[in-house]
Amino acid sequence: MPQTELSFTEENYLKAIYHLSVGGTQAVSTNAISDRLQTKPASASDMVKRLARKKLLQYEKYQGANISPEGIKLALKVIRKHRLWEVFLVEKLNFNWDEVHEIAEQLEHIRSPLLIRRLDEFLGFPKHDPHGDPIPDENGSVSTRPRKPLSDLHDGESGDFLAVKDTSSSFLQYLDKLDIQLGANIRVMEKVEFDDSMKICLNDKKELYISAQVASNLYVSKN
Amino acid sequence: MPQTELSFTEENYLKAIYHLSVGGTQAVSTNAISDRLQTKPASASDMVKRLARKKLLQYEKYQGANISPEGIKLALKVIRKHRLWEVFLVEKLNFNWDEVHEIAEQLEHIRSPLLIRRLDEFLGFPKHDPHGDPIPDENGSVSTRPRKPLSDLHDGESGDFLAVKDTSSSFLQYLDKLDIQLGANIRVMEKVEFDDSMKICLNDKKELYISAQVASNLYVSKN
DNA sequence: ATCCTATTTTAGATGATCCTAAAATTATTT
DNA sequence: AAATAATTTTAGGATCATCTAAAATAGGAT
Ligand SMILES: [Mn+2]
Ligand SMILES: [Mn+2]
Ligand SMILES: [Mn+2]
Ligand SMILES: [Mn+2]
Repeated sequence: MPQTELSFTEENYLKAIYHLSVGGTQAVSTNAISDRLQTKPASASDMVKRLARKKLLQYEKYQGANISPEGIKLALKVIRKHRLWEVFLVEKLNFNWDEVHEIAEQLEHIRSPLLIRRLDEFLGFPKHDPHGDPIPDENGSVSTRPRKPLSDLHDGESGDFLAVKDTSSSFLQYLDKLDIQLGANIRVMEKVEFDDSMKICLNDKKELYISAQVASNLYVSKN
Repeated sequence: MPQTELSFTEENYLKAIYHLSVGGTQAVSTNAISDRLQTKPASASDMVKRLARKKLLQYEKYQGANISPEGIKLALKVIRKHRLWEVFLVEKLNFNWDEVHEIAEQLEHIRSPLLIRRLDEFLGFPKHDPHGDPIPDENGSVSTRPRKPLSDLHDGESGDFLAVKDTSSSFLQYLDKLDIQLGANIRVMEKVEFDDSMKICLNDKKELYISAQVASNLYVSKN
């Protein structure tokens, strides 16, 4: 029996815990959770207990939380909705990629399986959101494209710009200013030993310099 | 200074009170409110006090609530969103008119003025929702089309079907079955004295019988 | 092994929203 | 006008989500 529906807050915590889990191998600390959600550790502690009671994660005092398969399933449902709505906002309502996150944070909690199916169809079953992140399918499968930070490339190597790591408005707007768009081919012309900044070439046309920090926040395809 | 944003619950109460206000001349009772929202009178009593504190309505103990101009403005904002989303669901996502209300009840609370402006534009600035109800503009003006219940028409008179009064799924589905669609021209062929049922003609083509109850829930234009 | 510090949990409070049961008020009938 | 019925409010309590401050624990440094 699936328990009663999660509240918006529970969904937000679960999603945060999911995001903190992927990649990392150890349990997620309550501090990390409260940090991410802009709440206090005490609140995260309470919530983790609640989610554990609902079997969405394992939790032992002082040992952090481990999201369960059931928890992952629910988190991916919310993430699927978030990303589909982001596509809608950009593709259909002409929002810029730096404007959609806040609104999607709200829309991701709308409950209607049929709505999401129809939205998916309306959008042409997109595989990635405006930031290049994969959209989980109805069953919670996430397609992973092999990728690595641009900063890992060496002189002469190139890759396609697949996704951003940092999705902050300021970073996305800076990329706009530099005319660096998702899908562009990026070739490393020169990597500066001293500070890891690089000269890159976009689509074999436009050359520009970017800092190591920028480079580390751009994911490119592994060719 | 506009006070801090309303909660979903406050918005729902305010909208209910607005709907109960229009047409009626006297104050809205807490019983009527709790009835409409499927809560208890005690809860409505609490909420009415809260909304009065926020100047969204006048309220005197035992005397019911009167929504204020400020309250009306906020209620209409929510109603505008509700109806725009209903249009979106029907026009873009191919929902039937009987399926959209529940989902719009959720979507109406999404906060983003820009989103609503863009949605309005995307939909081509619709003037009415799928049930024929007018969509308030950004300033809260509601265009009213002169209309009356079909049951008020006499033999030989006709009008265009502008809106439904009852928006329940069962009524809307029944109209679908009878092939009675918004915009259709309806002519009264014969009104039965005995039970006020009538024989009508749709678009000068199809004749059928409808009960007085059905007729009283169809609004037609006053020619 | 002990101490110190950083992390984490608990205790206790608050506000929002809801409820049930009892009290107060208003409306209707005799 | 008094009695009765219906409506409405209050009292008191539950749950959720949050906080602050204090207590407990863990992990690293001496
Ligand atoms: Mn986002
Ligand atoms: Mn995204
Ligand atoms: Mn509706
Ligand atoms: Mn409607």
